[in-house]
Amino acid sequence: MSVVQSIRTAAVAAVKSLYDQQVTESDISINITKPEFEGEYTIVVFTFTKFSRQKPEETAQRIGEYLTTHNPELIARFNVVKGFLNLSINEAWWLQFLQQHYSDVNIGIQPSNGKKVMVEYSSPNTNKPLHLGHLRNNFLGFSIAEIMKANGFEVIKANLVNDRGIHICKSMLAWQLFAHGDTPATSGIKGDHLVGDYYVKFESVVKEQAEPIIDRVLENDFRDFEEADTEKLEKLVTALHKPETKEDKEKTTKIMDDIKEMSRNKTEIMQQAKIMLQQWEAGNPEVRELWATMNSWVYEGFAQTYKRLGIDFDQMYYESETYLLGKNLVAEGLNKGVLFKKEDNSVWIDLTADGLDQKLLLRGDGTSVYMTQDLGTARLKYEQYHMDRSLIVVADEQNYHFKVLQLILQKLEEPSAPGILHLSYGMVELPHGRMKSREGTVVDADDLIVEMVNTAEEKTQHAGKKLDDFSEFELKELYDTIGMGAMKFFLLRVDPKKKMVFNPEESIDLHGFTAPFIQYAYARIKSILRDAGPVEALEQYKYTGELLPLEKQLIILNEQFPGILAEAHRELSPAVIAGYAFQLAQLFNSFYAEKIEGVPTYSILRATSEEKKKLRLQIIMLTAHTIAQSMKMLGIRVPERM
RNA sequence: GUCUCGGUAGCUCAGCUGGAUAGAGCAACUGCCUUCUAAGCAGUAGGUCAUUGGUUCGAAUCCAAUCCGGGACACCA
Repeated sequence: MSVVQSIRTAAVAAVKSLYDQQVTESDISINITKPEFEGEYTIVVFTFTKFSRQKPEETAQRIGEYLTTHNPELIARFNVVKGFLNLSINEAWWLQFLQQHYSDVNIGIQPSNGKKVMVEYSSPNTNKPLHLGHLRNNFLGFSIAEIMKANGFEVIKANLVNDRGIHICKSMLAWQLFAHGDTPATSGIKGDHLVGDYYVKFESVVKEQAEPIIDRVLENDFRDFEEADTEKLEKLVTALHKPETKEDKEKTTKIMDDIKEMSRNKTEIMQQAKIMLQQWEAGNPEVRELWATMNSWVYEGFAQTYKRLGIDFDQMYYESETYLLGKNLVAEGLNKGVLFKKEDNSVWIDLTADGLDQKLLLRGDGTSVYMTQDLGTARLKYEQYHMDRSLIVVADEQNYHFKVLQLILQKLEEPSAPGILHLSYGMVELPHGRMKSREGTVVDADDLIVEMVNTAEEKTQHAGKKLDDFSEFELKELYDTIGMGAMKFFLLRVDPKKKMVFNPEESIDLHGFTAPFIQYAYARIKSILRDAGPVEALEQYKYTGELLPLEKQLIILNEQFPGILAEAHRELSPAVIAGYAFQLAQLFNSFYAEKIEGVPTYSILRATSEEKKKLRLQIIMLTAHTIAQSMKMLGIRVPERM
């Protein structure tokens, strides 16, 4: 049991005995004691004065006395400052923890809880390569999966690939029209990038073809449109010509966007893409073959990137195989009377009673929409795995979609409904706003990887490290470990719920609150342990003397790790672990470097006694294991040397 | 318009279900390599926690209003 947990239990008993008051453990407010006071943990007793009918100081005093009397093995001393009861934990308790865990390479890992959870993440489209936004998604998903595993869950990592739809046809069509049979093999371009290039090509052709249409619209010439659109366009154009105030500027932009969008839809190439989509749905062999070929190029590209990222999956889903599945649920929903049909045969659900809108689930022509396929996929996943929880890692711009999804599943009484959880994360933005593919500001994942690893190499060489005996392979691996680590850490150290800013002008830092900082602390420890060689009788060794401040603090911080893992799971936040790992590395570095009058305080191999040497070896071994475990939770490797 | 998320140091971010004098990193400035790895350590400087009210022993944290910013509200995915 953790120290904090033990204090809670003891405090509940104290309150019960002293004041005949039943409080729960969560009513006990425990903080880490501020460094200026003596003690490690502090109970805040203000809330107890309600029933103690004493001043906070007296209340704290009495509880303190009770705890030292009844739990001397846990609490050695206490002091009271106002309503704060500062507790000094018995050193024997810390030493006990150290001896039990210093060699535990699986520190913090919980035994199986018998529960199964699916984590769906990544979810790429097959019309363009992965970008920075995907990276946050991938790292988050992978890390959450690791954290869930460590907390006793059986985890299935799933990837739902968006491999069909109009956007896929766009790149296919552009390739057909402009590529002259180019392939990754003939062009030497990575498959996902090649396909992405033709997607971009498509968009530029649309833009080109839309220009004359837009010009005509602005001249009140609507020949490109049907009767139905004409009226709307007339209104838009009229609104555009109105004398505008400054506040109207935004509106003007929006009107222009509407006009552009309508015009884009009327371009020849867009019409062709729509036809291609229909052909795809109808199973046209030629279109299907082109589709299969181009997707296979993309998958090869993705596979490389995933491998580089250290990301993997247990279960792949493809929308081309799942997009029709929701139709059964819709049919059942109609029978149950949960859904209703409009005159045009389209199927809807009415969520107005829940404060939401009506939502379309099936088009009038019987084809399915995004929501329909997600309903179907939810059922498919559940039928395959019967998991207790199903996490879906998707950016927070889709919060509404997932809220509705879960609500609909509930109303359909799907057994999967209660377990579904949208792990919503904030988008990665650039200093001037979000990335926009049309403005070419998208940060490509493969580019960033190369850049990070190169930066790691440069900085390593520049730092003048002694790496002469590293082989070519070992060097490459080291740069990879550092560069990828820095990148992952950068994206994981921020609370997932919050949006974050990435500045492409400045390369990701390798100093301070970063992975290399933590990796460096680890490498330093490993270096000492190599120099130490085998140490006799460390296994049974239990130190009995006094602990110096940083020795004690390191043990205390290590002891918090299982609690941190639990918190990371509760909050679904790798950032909790990132912050903790940094704090631990920082503390170790202080421990490592502290000198008094030029003499190292905590010298390990040259400690003043054999006892201190063994104690400190145990402490740094414990620290190394905790750091390695923390970084593993983030999908980051730690080097033996750097 | 409705819903939703956010606003903490020059920049990027922590501050858990209210607790002690609001913390890190980067950038800036001082020191520290005859010492187990200086990708490090020690220190200085930098804040009206968007604003205004409220709740109470106590508010960056909870509530309300306002201001500013992001996102969502498609027969797109």
